[in-house]
Amino acid sequence: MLDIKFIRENPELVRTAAARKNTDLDLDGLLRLDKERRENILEVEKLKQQLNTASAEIAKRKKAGENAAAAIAAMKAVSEQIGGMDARLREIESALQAKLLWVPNVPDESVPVGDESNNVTIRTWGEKPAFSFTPAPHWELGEKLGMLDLARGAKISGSGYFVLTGRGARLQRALINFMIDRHVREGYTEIRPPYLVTTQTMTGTGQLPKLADDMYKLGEEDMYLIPTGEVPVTNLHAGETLKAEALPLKYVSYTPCFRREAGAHGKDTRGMMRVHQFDKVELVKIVQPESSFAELELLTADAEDILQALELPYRVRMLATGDLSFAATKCYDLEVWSAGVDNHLEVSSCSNFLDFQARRMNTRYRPAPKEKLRFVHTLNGSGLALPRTMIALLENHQTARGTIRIPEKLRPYFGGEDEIG
RNA sequence: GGAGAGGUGGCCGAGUGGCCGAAGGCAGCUGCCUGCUAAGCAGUUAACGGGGAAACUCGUUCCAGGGUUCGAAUCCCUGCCUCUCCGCCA
Repeated sequence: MLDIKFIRENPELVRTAAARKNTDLDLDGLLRLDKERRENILEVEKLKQQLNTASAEIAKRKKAGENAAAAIAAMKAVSEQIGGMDARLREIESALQAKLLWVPNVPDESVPVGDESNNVTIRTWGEKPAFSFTPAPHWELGEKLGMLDLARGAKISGSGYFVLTGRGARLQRALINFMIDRHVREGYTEIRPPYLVTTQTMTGTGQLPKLADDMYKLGEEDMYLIPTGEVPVTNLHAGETLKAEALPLKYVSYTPCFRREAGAHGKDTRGMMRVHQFDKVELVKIVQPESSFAELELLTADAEDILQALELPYRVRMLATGDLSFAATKCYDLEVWSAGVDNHLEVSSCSNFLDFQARRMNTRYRPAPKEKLRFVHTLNGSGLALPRTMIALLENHQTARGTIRIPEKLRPYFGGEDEIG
């Protein structure tokens, strides 16, 4: 959420930002409500002051045993008037709040303007593997090696679900442990959050109200299945005032993620590339405002470390404004190369949200004693998404014999084995 | 699911209709004092919103939302959460 004062003072900036994010925005309606709100406050507070003064007077007279009937009668009318005006003000405020929740964050100046064709490759790492044969896609490798069962996933849950079996299931477990251990070594605290969260929590990080169609909502309760660990982990500190010396907070969590992927039909649907449920190791940072952009670089590097350790070539892309998510001001995508599907796959999005989420969650800190409270800045990034990491691992590390080579650094997590065959 | 207790400022904790934004204590901050691993004394310390260049000023806030009243932390209703006991349960 943006500060209403900021919007009031920079309407064109906000308008341009929304347009560049391809977001419809009724900015004029919002500003009108803001104006109306302040006018109403001015009016009703005048009356409240009158009422308060009179009430004190009534109390004094009653104590002195004097008659206060006239004043009470007069105040009854004022009180009623205030009641009506307060009701009106509440309506305005909730309408304003509703609109504010739909205003996207402003892209940082360093972000290229345009759609996804304007995304910029910042750097690349590793060499695409060379093969003396045509590399197979993961769905063939996985099925042949008894690691992946797509047919049964579809049977029990429908399209967009898969089953990992045997060494496939074990490999994923190994990867989760591997990732978490590495991040913990970098100073992240491991978190196991709930996977079902409230509407308020979903609103805190910005998934609601805008992305409601992309999420699974429970029928009986007012709860949602998390689309990413970002939601419960960032919201850990919703409504809190943090100590400055506690910052930055760095968390790593493993969670399943649930996505309806509404409107994504027909795109990357083969195998495990785009599914309704997948596992993810997520990094979250809560930091002081001055350091958030530097922390973004560090966070991205921490995610990259996983790909490097797994010997998977990738590129880092800075997203253009049109590709940037609703809440982000700047975002790097990590795209791993995968030989079988002959494509880059997004395995991580590392984003800085500035105080956009903090404002929604109401998470603040006091920079120093006596100083005013400020909103923290929040960041997150995958470290990494499991299915696509597994895809790249299977496809890039496949051998002519049809086996999969386990990268050296992962072997301790896979019983010391160096190959799946 | 059943029974009970409770939710007050950074923390503890008083407060059952009228200068209560809220006693007292702790913690913090500012002085003074003392020269010693600390104590004493005095003062001070909430958030949010409106107006104002500012000084400042006004309003709101005692879990949340309604209600009663001229006036509610205090009374009534609903909800949420926490704790204890019982039941159920991986």
